[in-house]
Amino acid sequence: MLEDEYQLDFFSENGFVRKQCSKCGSHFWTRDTERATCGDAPCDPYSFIGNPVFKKKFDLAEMREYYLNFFEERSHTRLERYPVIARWRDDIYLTIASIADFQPFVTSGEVPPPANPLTISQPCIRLSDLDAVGRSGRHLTTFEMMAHHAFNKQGDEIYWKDRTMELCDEFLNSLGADPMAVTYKEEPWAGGGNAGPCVEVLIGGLEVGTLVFMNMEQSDDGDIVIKGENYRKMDNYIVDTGYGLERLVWASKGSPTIYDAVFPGIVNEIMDLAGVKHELDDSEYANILSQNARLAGLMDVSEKANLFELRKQVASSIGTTVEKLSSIMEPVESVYAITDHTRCLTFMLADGIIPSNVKAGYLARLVLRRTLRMMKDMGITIPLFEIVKMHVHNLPEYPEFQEKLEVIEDILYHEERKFADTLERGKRMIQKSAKHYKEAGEKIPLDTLIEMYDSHGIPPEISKQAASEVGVDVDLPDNFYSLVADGHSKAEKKVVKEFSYSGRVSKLPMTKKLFYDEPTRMRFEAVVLDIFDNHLVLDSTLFYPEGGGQPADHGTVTVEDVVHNIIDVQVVDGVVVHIIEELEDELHIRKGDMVYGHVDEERRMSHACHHTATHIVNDAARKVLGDHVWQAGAQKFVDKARLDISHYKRISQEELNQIEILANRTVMENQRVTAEWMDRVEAEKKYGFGLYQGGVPPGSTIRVLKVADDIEACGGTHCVSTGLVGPIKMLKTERIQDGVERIEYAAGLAAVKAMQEMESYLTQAADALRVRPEHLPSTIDRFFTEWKEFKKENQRLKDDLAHVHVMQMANEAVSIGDLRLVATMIPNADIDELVKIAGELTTNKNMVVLLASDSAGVKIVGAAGEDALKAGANAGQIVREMSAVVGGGGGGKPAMARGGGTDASKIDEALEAGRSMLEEQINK
RNA sequence: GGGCUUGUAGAUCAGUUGGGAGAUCGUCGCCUUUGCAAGGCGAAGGCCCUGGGUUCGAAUCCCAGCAAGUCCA
Repeated sequence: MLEDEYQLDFFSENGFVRKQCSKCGSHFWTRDTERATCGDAPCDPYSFIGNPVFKKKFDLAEMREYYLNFFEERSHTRLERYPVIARWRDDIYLTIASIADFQPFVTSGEVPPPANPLTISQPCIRLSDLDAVGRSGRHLTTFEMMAHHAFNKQGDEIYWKDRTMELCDEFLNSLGADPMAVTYKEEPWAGGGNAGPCVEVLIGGLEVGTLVFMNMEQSDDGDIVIKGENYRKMDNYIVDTGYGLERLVWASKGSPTIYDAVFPGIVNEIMDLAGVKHELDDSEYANILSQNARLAGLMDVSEKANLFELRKQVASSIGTTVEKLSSIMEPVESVYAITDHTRCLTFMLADGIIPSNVKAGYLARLVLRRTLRMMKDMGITIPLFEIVKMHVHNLPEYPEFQEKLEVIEDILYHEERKFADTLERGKRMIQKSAKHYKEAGEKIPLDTLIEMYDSHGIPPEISKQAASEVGVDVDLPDNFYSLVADGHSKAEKKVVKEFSYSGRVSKLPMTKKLFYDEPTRMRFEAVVLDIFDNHLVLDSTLFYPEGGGQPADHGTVTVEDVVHNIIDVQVVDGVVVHIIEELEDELHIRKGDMVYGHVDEERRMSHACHHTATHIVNDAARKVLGDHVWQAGAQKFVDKARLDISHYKRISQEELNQIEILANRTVMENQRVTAEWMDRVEAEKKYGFGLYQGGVPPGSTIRVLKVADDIEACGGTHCVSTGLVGPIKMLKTERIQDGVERIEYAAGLAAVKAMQEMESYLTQAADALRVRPEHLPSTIDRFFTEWKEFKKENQRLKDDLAHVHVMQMANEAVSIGDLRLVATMIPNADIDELVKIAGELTTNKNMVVLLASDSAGVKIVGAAGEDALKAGANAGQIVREMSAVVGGGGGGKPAMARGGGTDASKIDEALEAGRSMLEEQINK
């Protein structure tokens, strides 16, 4: 398919031959003319275990430094790592590869790379093979992808395939690898909208690197088909390499598993805590692990069936039973997984991911709860944080982790408690329903288990265990999780709002935005470049188009004394489009006309106040709550603004007060607000990714805005100094997701109005109670207490009253057959009173009571004593009949029923109807 | 972004088709025993999350909101 792409001078000049693998049919390049297989699993098993492929053992820090230094010496610029949470992207949550750092703007050519060529060791997180971690011996959730990248453009090439291969080969040779043992396998690559030829670097059966030559992009009219998608060649072409740091370390040590190579100290500590003997010096034990890893390298062990197959093969190769092997392997695998997962959490939390039930936070919680479950199974009782702390101490190359320890501890403490609560709750729920099914002599149905997991987060294993404690059996199918997934309908509709005039607009020059340079000017002149429907494009404008959470300016444009209202302003590819209230037919605007624009100043200033206030509040929140606070969204209005921030618990009133005070202090310091257009790469270097709190702007230059200590990329309009913001009043906080808090506040005049409004609530409330506002809390408390007391008193009085009525009415009863009937109206009695009277009267077993009252229409209560019921009396039916007479409805049980209606004049008629119905009933 | 679940006494929860607000634990009082644990009897403790709607009548049904839990992308 891409065969020609691999015909490189490098191969021919260095004695490589192209061969086809006798097992998988892939093509590969080797120096070894005898070689028949490609060198990749499963065609070649691991041969490096117990037999390191390099001349020296490396640990993580050593190998990382060796690699980066190697490429630095070969004219690459070393880059600092990017966070594991991909803040600069909105299409992925986690950084999954080194190239992800440079997508989309650098790879597309829109933004120049920070250095070229460059080298980096990028921590990456991939959760796709979660089940295999610990079991396969090679899977990790977190790994560092070491890379060298070169970004080439037509006519400006840094280097391409030959040099890349050369560097790779030289690198491996410098480590002392046997050149004859290295193979380069051809493999087309596609991902993230790009594609290109790719070479896998294999040694000892292990893939240690992938060299991608990205030169295509996805395009419907492209003529190259890869994996079913169409691609076309790009103008720019990129060297995208990835070397697995952990795998290189593993290959250098030849230990049984990658875990023993990467973090042996922590593995051992956790083995001790779990009471697992982990003696790699014991050759028999080491052999089991080695065999396991070797064979696991050949299959996907995340499938249960495959795992069993693996156990079978390993067991037979070392001469033991599957059960015996499983009992040895399972605890070890759990410890490996715990060690790996906690390292993953260390990176996630230190880089600012807040566990949540949505987005990246959910992924953190997923890993966290998985880990806690395994720790519980293994009887490891120390707090999760203790293990994370081990990782932090083990990774001195990441000094930034040290600073985050305190917050991480707090987050983990909260999460552990939360999970414990969930499990506790779940256990009660499952046991309750287990008891129910036990009585019915049934098993707990699958639906219940699915609901337990899907709605309440109780893993089926825990449900099963909890149920068995009550003595109820549970059938747990292997494909449980896919059954859960089936329950989720996959109806997903995405409505992409596309600007319908983008074709027409794209032909126009970018609009000069005057509002940046002259934020206080509101009047301007401009020339009409285009007008269609009610859309107006000018050569320059003072109108701010909607963006960055700031709504569009409103105002007017005047042409030859005719005034038109501007009701919306949007920006499309740098062209500002003004939307006019009237339609084109009625407009007297032509291309080339000179127009006078006037921006609604009050609206603009209010937006500016709220925008600047947002930066101030964001900064204050970070100072009060901690560095983990990150903007998750913001919106400004005329009368208020809101800011969403990541935070792992609710913001308390005291914290909110503190934020308010800090924010207003910043206002009073009256600091200048400055904006500066900066080279994107330079700005990132200087200020870090904190710049992108409000979102990632496109383009190679970005507008860096400084408001006091807050520095962000921002395209909004602002007050020129913090003092002009005026007062900032916090209005409320809201939890919009687990881990995301919304703060609402008003600034400037809007804040004054908000305070006046709140004050009016206070005075109104105080007036109503005839007290001074400061006495409101105690007065309300008193009123509420009294109200409760009166309610109870009222209840008691009704009881007494009912009792009095009962004494009288029992005597008034008339005999109907063997029964006695009381049928009467009690003026003004409410339904509760009637019920009480009726209830008490029917303690006489042969009594039937029919009561009516004229309070709020008509209320009717009927009741029958025990013997009356036996005789056939049915209060429910009688009351239904009676209620119909008074124009309403009613019903209840034979012994007690209620009803009512609207027509009080027919009460006597209803009572008579009830009486005759009773007679009918007992005569049957 | 989508789905599901839940808000009732201090705590944990019941509450059948809409028709007398309940249990257990805890609290308080008395009794028994008095070393404690407990046991017996009794009592207090409810804006049934909030606001609308349907109905003669809503803890229960509908809508909206607030709060919480959870799964998935």
